[in-house]
Amino acid sequence: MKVIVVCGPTASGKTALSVELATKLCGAVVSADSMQVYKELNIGTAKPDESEKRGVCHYMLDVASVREEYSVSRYRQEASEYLDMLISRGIQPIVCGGTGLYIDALIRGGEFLKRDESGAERAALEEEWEKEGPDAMMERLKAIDPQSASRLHINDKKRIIRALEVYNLTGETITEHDRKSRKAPPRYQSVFIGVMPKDRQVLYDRINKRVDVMMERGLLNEVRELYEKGLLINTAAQAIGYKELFDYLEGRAGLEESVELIKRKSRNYAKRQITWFGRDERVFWIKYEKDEGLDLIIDKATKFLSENGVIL
RNA sequence: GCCUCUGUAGCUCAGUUGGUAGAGCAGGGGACUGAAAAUCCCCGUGUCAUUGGUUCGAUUCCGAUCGGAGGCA
Repeated sequence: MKVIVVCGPTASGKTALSVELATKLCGAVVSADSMQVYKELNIGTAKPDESEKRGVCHYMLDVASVREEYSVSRYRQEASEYLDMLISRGIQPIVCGGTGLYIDALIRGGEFLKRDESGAERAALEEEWEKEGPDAMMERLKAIDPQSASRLHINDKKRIIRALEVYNLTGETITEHDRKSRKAPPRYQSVFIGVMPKDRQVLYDRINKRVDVMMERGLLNEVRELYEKGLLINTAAQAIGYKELFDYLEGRAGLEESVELIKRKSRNYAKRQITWFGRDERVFWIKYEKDEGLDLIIDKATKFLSENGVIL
């Protein structure tokens, strides 16, 4: 059974399309969203509510607390289990989400490296980075893995540290690991459908409008509650719509200003998603007109699916 | 009505002791393999408000006009 993947930038209509397809195919949705995994994050992540789900089973929503560290590795582990379960029962899985890295981790092959659960190695490297500076760290990387050293920019602290971390932990360079990983066959047979408006401005208008709707639905209260409990830490603290309103709650920014910032950050994010999915040759794109209805989009999607071995 | 300040990239503003200009943000493009809604890289020609004058040469100096802000009556 082929897994259907619905991807695209934020606010492009992925949720509506995946629910519609799930209904048609008697399937279930597996979310691939790095922020909707947190049960305390709802309005700001545009997590589908019961009415939007329309009775379709959704997995990988609300699987973690904002208090926890969550990351790709856990996602891959947990989402795989649901995917396997659905496939074994003959239920059509529809992976739906905008986090490209999570989708790739789930679908693409290759072994994941053993995790340094303590995070001690990374912490040590970060400390060394502070003490010795970027150039020294880059020199070290050059000595063990010249390829990734030349590939990475001197300011790309995260990836330089990650490359050193992988080598220190496993004795294998990240270049070597990636090379092997890329050769591995995919873990699931899949078809990719990307959705987004043809006109960039239409997408941006949708994003802006959606942020206004989030505010009307009480995003500020949701954020205030988390703020008062002092909960937003770790990965969840990076969520757009939350960190900006923290600035407002702490008096560093006006409300209107913060809302505008949420819109801007969301637009920037959408553009990065377009770049990510845009280079993915697996994606069949449905780029719709401003006034194009969901019906037409679904028609295009089902036509593509029937032509590509997904039984309808 | 008078006085002062101000008008430069979509926005906020630098700057040119007179030789036609540059940052941040926006915007565009790209990267991304266990932090990813994160992180990182690349991309800046615009009647320097309009119009006269001085000058070899004005966005820069002077005048007028038209916007904008503040002050005095």
